Parts: sequence; structure tokens; C-alpha cells
Amino acid sequence: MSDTQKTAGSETRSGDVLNRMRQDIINCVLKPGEKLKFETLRNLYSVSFSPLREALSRLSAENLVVAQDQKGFVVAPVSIADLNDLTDVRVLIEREALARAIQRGDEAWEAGILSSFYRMDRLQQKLGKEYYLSEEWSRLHGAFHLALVSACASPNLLEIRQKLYERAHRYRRMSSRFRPQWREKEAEHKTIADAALDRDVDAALRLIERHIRETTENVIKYAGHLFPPTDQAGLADPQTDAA
Amino acid sequence: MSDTQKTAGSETRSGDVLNRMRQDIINCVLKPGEKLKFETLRNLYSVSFSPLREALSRLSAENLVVAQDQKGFVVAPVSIADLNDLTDVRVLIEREALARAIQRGDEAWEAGILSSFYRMDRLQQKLGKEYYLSEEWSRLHGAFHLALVSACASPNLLEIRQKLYERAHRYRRMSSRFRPQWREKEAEHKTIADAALDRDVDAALRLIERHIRETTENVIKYAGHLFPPTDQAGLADPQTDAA
DNA sequence: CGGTGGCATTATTTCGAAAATACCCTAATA
DNA sequence: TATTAGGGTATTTTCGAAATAATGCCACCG
Repeated sequence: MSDTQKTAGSETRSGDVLNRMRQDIINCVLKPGEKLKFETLRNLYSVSFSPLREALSRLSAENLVVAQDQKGFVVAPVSIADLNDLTDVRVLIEREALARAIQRGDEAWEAGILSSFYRMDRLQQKLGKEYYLSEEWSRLHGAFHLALVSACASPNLLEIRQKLYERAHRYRRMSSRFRPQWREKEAEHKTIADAALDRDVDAALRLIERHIRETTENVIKYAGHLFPPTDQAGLADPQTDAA
Repeated sequence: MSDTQKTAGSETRSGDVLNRMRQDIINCVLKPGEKLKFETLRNLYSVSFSPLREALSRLSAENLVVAQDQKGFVVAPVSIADLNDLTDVRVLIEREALARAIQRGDEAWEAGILSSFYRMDRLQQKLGKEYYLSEEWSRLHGAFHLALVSACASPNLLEIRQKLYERAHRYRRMSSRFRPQWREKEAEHKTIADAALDRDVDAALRLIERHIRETTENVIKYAGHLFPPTDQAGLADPQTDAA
């Protein structure tokens, strides 16, 4: 349980727990809204209070958990409103990052796109229909999308993008069991990569936006029933519908 | 010292220390690049290790401090490269947020702009030439800019904006003693507010972008000497004199 | 019967000391 | 003289227990 010890132990125990918990939240091992009791976590991750608190603090700054004063921590709740808002902001950020990357990318950038696409594509073929349930494929998919924008030359943009990506990824994982296979999504990846390598900014931006928005639409379509009743999107968040 | 106990004690001691440290970093009481020793901080804020670690963890997630495994924490260094990147991303985010706010803003939004501008303007007149050194004016200035975008209906956009704003504010504070008075900046605020209230999206976006970029240009122009030697913007930098 | 106040229980938060790690200075060797 | 190995000090990181706050329960009162 918990696991994916793949996350490569950070030098410090806090960092290690942080990475493991982040993975567990994204992969819904720790479920949205779930109360995070220290006693439980202490056993689960085999550490003491201090590293746990540190990890939880950082995660709350990433919006993967929410901290309630004197009442502990909770896995960040999910809601359609949150997903929609997330999607809108991701579109803004990804488009900007991709545009800059295409403008500035050098040969190393091109090579990175080709190589990461290749690895993702190969694994997909190897795994067959249910590729998207694989943890490893998630990693390669993330690496591919990162490769696309990695040349944008803006640390801040990349960092913001990464955090948004991870939160969105949680929604994908959460719904993956209920979706039909997404074979056509792979064709999209190829198309996006090609547009980027062709330095066709307009096409690439259009494609990446559609890619993101269609993913969200599919999540809502096939896994909408997993979300809490529409009105109360979880705690402390008024938030009307977005998008 | 340290303080501005105005930050309104959070319910929890960690939150309190977090807020106080954030203010101290933004106001350069804790200087860029400075090593944050626990023993020192313990005395400075009168708390123990645990809340300190928690606060530092959160601040590192906000990029106001950087954590080095097994080597403690350091106040985030400053550099022209960082300031420029920050500025570019802020422009992207502020423009988007402002556009949405203008599109969606209701009367409460309009009232918020008018009221926050009024308060900022009054205080400025009361304080005279050196208004911009005032802590209180900083708060009202922040409230005004927040009011402009508050109706954008995107929690994520607002949160990202706020964090970027705070980091940029550190650069302003760091350079404020060296700048000539910025009287004309106040005219800009009025112009921006008017454009927003007139629902003139194009004008408002153009003005806010210029407002942000010119501020950065002035910081570099008048306080460029405070930055570490251009090439290595990096951390672990003893840091020249600041403030 | 419904509501309210107080007490016991549970969980979180904070503390200071112990363990682990990095840093610095000295000395020995090549 | 330069380089490295050793050992002692300074700091960070982790621990488990004490303090503090919240929760649920039950008796008591209206």
C-alpha cells in the first residue's frame, strides 16, 4: 500500500514522505476529502510527526491537501468547478509555455520531444489496450508533455505548469477506470509533437488546448458520478461554475 | 524587531510564524540569500523547531525561501533574471485575471475598486512624498490591485497571482529606498481603475502591463546595484548589502 | 421531550532532547 | 607546499512525550 517507492528517496526523510504522499494523493490511494490522521499516517509511512507535518505543509501549499487550523489535514476535495477552473488556467499556462518553447527551442529540445514520444509510444504498444492504467505510462506521458514546453526558458512558468499538471493528473487517474480506452489520444500526441517540431505555433497551441479540454470533458462525461453533489464543491470553497 | 504583528495571528502558532516570516522576507528584514539558522529564528520568533520547520516548508513552496537537503534553509536569492521572469509571468496572469474580472465584474466589484483606490489615494496624500515607504500604503496598494482582479472567478488564477505579486513586492521593497518618488505611478492607478470601470478591456490590459513592466524597469534602473553579479543568479550567494 | 452545559476522550500542535549529518580546523603525508 | 584524512564542533533533522484544542457523550435543566 501507499508505495511507488519508485519516487526515488530524497536525501531527507521529509522529502521522501512528501514525494510518496504526493504520488498517493495523485493516484487516489489517499482519496479526495479523506481525513489524514497522524496516527494512521505514522504507521503508513513509518515516520514520526515532524516529517509528516512538513510533508503535509508543503502539500497544502501545492493544493493537494488542505490544512484546517487545529483540525488537521484533509486530502484536497475534488469538484467539477475545481476541475473546470484548473483546466482553464492550464490552457493559459500551457499555451504560453508551448509558444515560448517553440520559439526558443534548440536541437536538444527537439530531441527530447522525439525521444519522450518514442518511449511513451513504445510502452503503449507493449501494454496494449489498458496502457493508460499503468503507472509507468503516466510517468512517460508526463515526461512527454514536459519535454514539449521544457525550452520555454521560464522557471516560473514551468513550475506553475508542473503543479497544475499534477492536480489535473489526479482527476485523470481518478476517472481512468471508468473511461473507455483512449486510443485516439495517442494520435493527438503525435500531431502535437509534429506541430511543435514544425515550429507551427498556431497549430500547436490550438492542438494542445483541444487536447487539454477534451480530456477534461471526458473525465466529466465518464466519471462525473464520482464527484460530490454539484452544489457544495467541498469545503470552504464558494466558487460558482467556471469555464 | 522582525514583526509587523499586524499580520493578525492565525489560530495556530505555525500559521502565525508563517505570516510573520513572509512579511519579514518581503520587507527584507530577512535579507535575500541569508542563511536561516534555527537557533536564531527560535529566538527571533519565540517558538520551537516544529512550527519553524512548518513555516519554512510552506515558504519554500512559495519560493520565498529555498530548502537545501540537510543544509537548512536560505532566504530566496534575488537576481535580475528572476525578476524579469517573474515580471513576464505576472503580465500573463494579471492580464488574464483582469480581462475576466472586467467581463464578469458586478457592482460589488466596482465598489471594491473605488473604495480601495480611495483609501490608497487618501493615505498617499496624508503621507506626502515618502508614502511608498509606508507599510500601510503597501497593504492598501496590494488591496487595490487585488480588487481589480477579484471578480475574475478563478480561485487558481487569484492564488497564483497573489504569490507572484508578493515575490514582486519584495523586489519593490528592496529597491524602494533608492528610487525617486513615483508620483506619476498614482496617476497610473487612477487610469487603470477608470479603464476597468469603463469595461474597456483593451485599454485596461495595456495599462496594467505597462504598469508592471515599468515598475520592473525602475527597480533595475535604480536598484540594480543591489543584485548579485549578473552571471550567477544562483543560491548559496553570500549576497551583497541589501536595503 | 428538546436543548444546554460540562466532562471525558480523541486528535492536533508544540516542545526540547537525541540522533544524524555537514562543516571546519588540524595534522600528517607525499 | 598541496592534498587528504581524521576528529571535534555546529546544525539540521527526527523522535516521542507533554500541552493544547476540538469532539462526542451524558447528565441535567427548561
